[in-house]
Order: sequence, then structure tokens, then C-alpha cells
Amino acid sequence: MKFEAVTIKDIAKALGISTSTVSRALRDSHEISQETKQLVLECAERLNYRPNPIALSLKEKRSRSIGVVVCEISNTFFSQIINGIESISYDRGYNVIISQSLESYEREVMNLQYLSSRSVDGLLISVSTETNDMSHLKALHEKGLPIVFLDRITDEINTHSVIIDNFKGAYEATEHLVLSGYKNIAAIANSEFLSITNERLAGYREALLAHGITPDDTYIKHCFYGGMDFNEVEEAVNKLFTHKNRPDAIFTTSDKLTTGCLKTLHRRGVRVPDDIGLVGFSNSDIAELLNPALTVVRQPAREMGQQATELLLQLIESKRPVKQFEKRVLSPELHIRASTLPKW
Amino acid sequence: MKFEAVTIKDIAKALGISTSTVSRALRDSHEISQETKQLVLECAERLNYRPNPIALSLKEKRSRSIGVVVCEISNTFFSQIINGIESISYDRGYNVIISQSLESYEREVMNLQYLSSRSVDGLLISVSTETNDMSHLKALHEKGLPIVFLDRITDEINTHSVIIDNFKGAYEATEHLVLSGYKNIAAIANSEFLSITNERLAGYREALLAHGITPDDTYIKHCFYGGMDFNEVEEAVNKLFTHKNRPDAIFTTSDKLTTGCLKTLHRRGVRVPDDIGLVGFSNSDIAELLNPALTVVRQPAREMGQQATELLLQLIESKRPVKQFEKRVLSPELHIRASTLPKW
DNA sequence: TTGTAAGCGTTATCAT
DNA sequence: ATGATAACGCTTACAA
Repeated sequence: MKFEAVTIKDIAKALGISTSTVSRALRDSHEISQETKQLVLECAERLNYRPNPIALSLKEKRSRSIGVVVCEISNTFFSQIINGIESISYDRGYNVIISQSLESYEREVMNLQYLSSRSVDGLLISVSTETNDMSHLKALHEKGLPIVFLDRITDEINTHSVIIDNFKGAYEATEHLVLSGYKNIAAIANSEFLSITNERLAGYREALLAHGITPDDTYIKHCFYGGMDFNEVEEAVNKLFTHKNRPDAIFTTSDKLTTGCLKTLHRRGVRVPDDIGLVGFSNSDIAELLNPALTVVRQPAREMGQQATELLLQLIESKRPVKQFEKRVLSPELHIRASTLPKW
Repeated sequence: MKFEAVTIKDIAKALGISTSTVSRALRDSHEISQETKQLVLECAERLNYRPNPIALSLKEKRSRSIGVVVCEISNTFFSQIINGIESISYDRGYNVIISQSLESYEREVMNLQYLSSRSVDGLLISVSTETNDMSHLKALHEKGLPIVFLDRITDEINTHSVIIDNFKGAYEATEHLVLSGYKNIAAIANSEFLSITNERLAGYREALLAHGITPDDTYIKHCFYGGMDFNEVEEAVNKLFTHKNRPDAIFTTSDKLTTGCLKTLHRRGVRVPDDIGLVGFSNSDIAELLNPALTVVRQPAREMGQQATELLLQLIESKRPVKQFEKRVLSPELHIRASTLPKW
């Protein structure tokens, strides 16, 4: 690890045998006598021998590391995903190299270039909001790099993906608002270029329709950067508040948007749910904390990370090319607000 | 990166020169003619050559990766730290291998063993709550592994560290409660084995004393696992509420404890600040969101990660052994509650 | 200025 | 059952 690590050579020298014998003994090859094995194992133990993974990688042409690209590590949703990714890959002896796109296409391309230069064995990616050209990913995929998409997917590339049932989550959230008596339900959504956005808005529209409300597209505000920039959210809220027919409830399609919206409302002195209804996707602490105050759609982020990693490792380690790809759809959970309001 | 990557050999073959010439040309060695350089560079470009970092690592005996051990990736505070770590190491061409101890000594030891088997060039660690024996870290450090401590430090190992001014943060938080008129101020703190805990409690005590209040140790409740297990916090709160002299305010020493405490209070129907005062360390969304509702101590987590990484890389890349070590102390910020209460 | 060869730690192939 | 050798991709004395 530093300062002259013990190598297979040292063991060989110490025992007066060849390195190949040592190597075989360590790998428990059948063509090595029990005594020698014993000897080698003992010596390895004594010298505290640790195989050098880098030498191994060079030989095997695999790095036992996987690359991860998310928009932002410290976004609660993604940090939970990473938690899941890490838990599985740790168990399977893989490294995780994480990089953040910060919702920038340019940075995403750079990240990918970096990861591939780091010769990762596979890639887990949730594309950036700016990404509508998938050629950088396609190129890697065609070169043979196993890829699994997470949450934000594309159908331009045929591979495994793990998503949540966005339609359902949005449907239930919206329906909850309808059933709570709200009539004019607006939506603050992510970029329309993201797969998740459209699915969620579809669920939103469908829920309205199912309850006899005609969706009104002027009620839908997009935040291109998903609220990375708080002003985006503030502006969206402002627009809704100056709408000729001011909405009485808002559905927000992501963690950041929900938090941002709450913050804006609070700044304006608008109370939830007294003055306006609010239901949104959220995995952050506020969801847990405001749970009795706020109904939220919670995504099984950690599980998503875990499942995506399992699929990726399966892809990486499978001998023959996989033909059939899975699209795993996990279910979000609607955490419904209790009747009483919090009183902080 | 996969499927027969272009190597230096391919360039050599294509140009009919030796690999060493190619290598030198690529490294812009002064002992190579301009023409040859030109030729090589052009060819490399054309063939889309990418140096193999693994081969390089093997040669240079350095992996250009750094290990990180934190208790939990999805803890807001740590995910922000990781964000900072990643931003710097990305710029400097280093990988980050993250692992989580989940506050378990055993896991921490395993993580370390894993990281060192991965031959990381350096280590960034925030020790687990269970860790009071530092011998595993000492061993690595003595072997020559550069280490920088983050937030949770130990003085048993002489190296750089980055912390925040825990005393100050706690002092200000407590003082804020005093100035708000609270008299019986309790504290819910992390394990007493952590450096941060004692510094924060010292600040708490000192603030009380400065305002003529005698600290009462029965007002201090420890959550050994820092609230990883929610029950811990609940129990702490319960104990305080059954205290013969029920406190009228609580100071919490960490993100998780603050959130957990709020949650418990809310479950009990106890309102903040109407029924009880509360100020705590918190970097999570709630801090931002409840800002007008709740005074919190916010730590510059991202900066901590960045600075620690800079120090570590400096350690890693310095030619001669560093003698003088820095202990960087960043300042936390007290975000004071506005006069109006939130009305969710 | 360029080429040859050894070496980083490991394993696989081929002998013995 | 074991050993010698080459190879993975790259750098760097040492030669030429």
C-alpha cells in the first residue's frame, strides 16, 4: 500500500520457490501439493501479503471499479442512491468512482471521458438535465461499456434501467390533492427533456382527468435546472401566483422543487395547507420531518441504487453478451399528511 | 477502455518507431525531434489514444485515488463534505473511493483494510462513533499513508486535520437560547468519545456559565450512535421530559440529532418554540427551510471537504516528509430564527 | 535523436 | 508438482 508492500516475489524468495508456484498456491490450484500450499499460505499470512489489485487489473484488463454520474452528490435523493450503490459494490469488491454533472451537458461529457480514461468496468448514470444528445453515451456503449440507467433514462440506448413508477407517484400525489378538495392544481416540474418529467406530468394530467378536471397547461411551470438555482423555483411560483386563475394547490415533481417551493411559499407568507395545497416528490429530511404536515411522494432511492448496481455487475460479469434487458420499475410511496398540522 | 484500446504500441507500429520514442514524444521530452513529436501527437490523436492509468499506476506505484471513510454517505453533512472532496479531487485527476463505517468500529477497520488493499494514495477520514482505539489508523499512518482527519479527529496521530470551531458554534447556539429567555437548557449530544462532542459541550457549558447559569450534567443526554437509530433520540428526549426539572430548551449537537429531536417533539405535540426552545447543528434541508422557524448552526461542510482534500493532495504530492501539520478550523454560522413563525 | 531492455506485480503457457 | 518465461501498458536507464 505504501513503503514496499509485500509481493508474491517476497514469498517466493522466503520459501525458495518460484513465483508461479506461489501464485498457484494462493489461488488454491489443484496442481499444487498440500504441503506447499500450506507453506505458502502460512508465509503469506506471516508477511501480511496483500495482492496488488493494480497489477491484477493490468493483467485482467478490468479495473473492478464502476463509474457513477449523477447531477449532484449532495442532493438527498442522489446521496441515497449512492448509498445503495456503494453498499452493493462494496460487498462485491468493486470501487465506485462518483462524479457530478451539476446538470451540465458539458460536464457530463467530461465526466464520462474521465471515467472511461479511468477504465471503469461499467457505468451507472442519471443523465443531466441538459443532455438530449446521447451520442457520447452511445459511443461508449457501442465500444462495449456496460451501462445501466438510473431514474433518468433514455430509450435511445438498449440496456438495463432502474426507475420508479413516476406515473403512479404523480397520479397518487395529484389525486390526493383532488381528494383533499383542491380544484386548481398547478405543477412545478423539471425540464421537459427528462424522461421522468413527462411521466410525472402524464400521471398528474391523468389523475386530474380521472376526477373530471381538465388539465390546463398554463398551470405547468418548468424549472429547466430542476431548482439547482433557487431563483428558478421562485419565478415558477411567482408566475403561478400571478396566473389569472390562481391555483389553490401545487404538485412538485422533485426533491429540490418541493423544498424550493416550500421555501418560496414561506417567504411569501403563504401557509401550507391553509392557504395553498402542496404535494411533491421528496426524499429529504423535510419529508420525514414534515411528514405530518406535508404529503410527499417518497422514492426508494437506496433500493434503486442497489438494484442498478446489481444489474450492472451482472452485465459486467456475464460471459456472453446480454440480449434481453430489464427495466425495473420500483414503486414510490405516498406519505400522507396526518390531519393535524405541525406547530413549529 | 474496453474492446482493444489503443496503446502506445499501436502508435509505434503505425509510425514504424519504437515505443519509447512514442512515450517520450507524448510526454513532450526535450530529447525528441519536433517532427517526431508532431507525428506521434497527430497519430495519437487520430487513433484516439488514451494512456492506460492502470499501467501507469503499476509503474509509478501510485493509484491516484484517495480513500474516504465517513459514517454515512446519505447524511446531509457528509454528502456535502463528499461533494467538496469530489470537486477538488476531480480537478486534480484523483479518484475518490468512498466507504461508510455506519458508525461501526468493525466496519471502519474493514473499510480501511479494503481501501489500503486498493492502494489508495491517501486517506480522508471522519472516525466512527465506536472508534476509540486508533491503532488501525496508526498502523497505516506509520506505514507512510498520508491521512487527513475531517471533523472527527484524534490527537493520537500527528497529521493535518480540518474541523469547525465546535466550541464557538455551540457557544453561540446556547447563548442564543439564553438570550431568548430560556433558563433550563438541556443538550442532546453525540457519543462522549468523539472529539466534536466534547468541544461542543464545552461551548455549551461555557455559554451557560457566561450568563450566570450553572451547567447541570443531568441535562446532558448522549446518543451513542448519534441518532443513526431514531429511538436513541426519542429516548433522550423522553428522559429530558421526565427530568424532575423539565428543561425549557434543547441544544442538539448534530444534524441527525436536530432532525430526530424535532421529529420526536412533533410526535409528542410539543411545539417549537412555543412550548420549548431548540437550537441545533444542522446542514440539512430543514435548516434551510425552517430557517425562519428554527435557529441552527450550519457547518461549512463543502469547504471542509475541499480543504481537507487540498491538504491531503499536498501531503501526497510533497517530495519530502512534512513536519509541520495544520489544524484548519473553519467557522460555523449561526442562522438566527426570524421573529415570525412559519405557518405550515 | 532514437532504440533496446528491464521492470512494476501478477497470471498463463509451456516445459520439465 | 513445479519452474521459467512471456505478457498486460508504460517509463526509463542505458546503449547506440
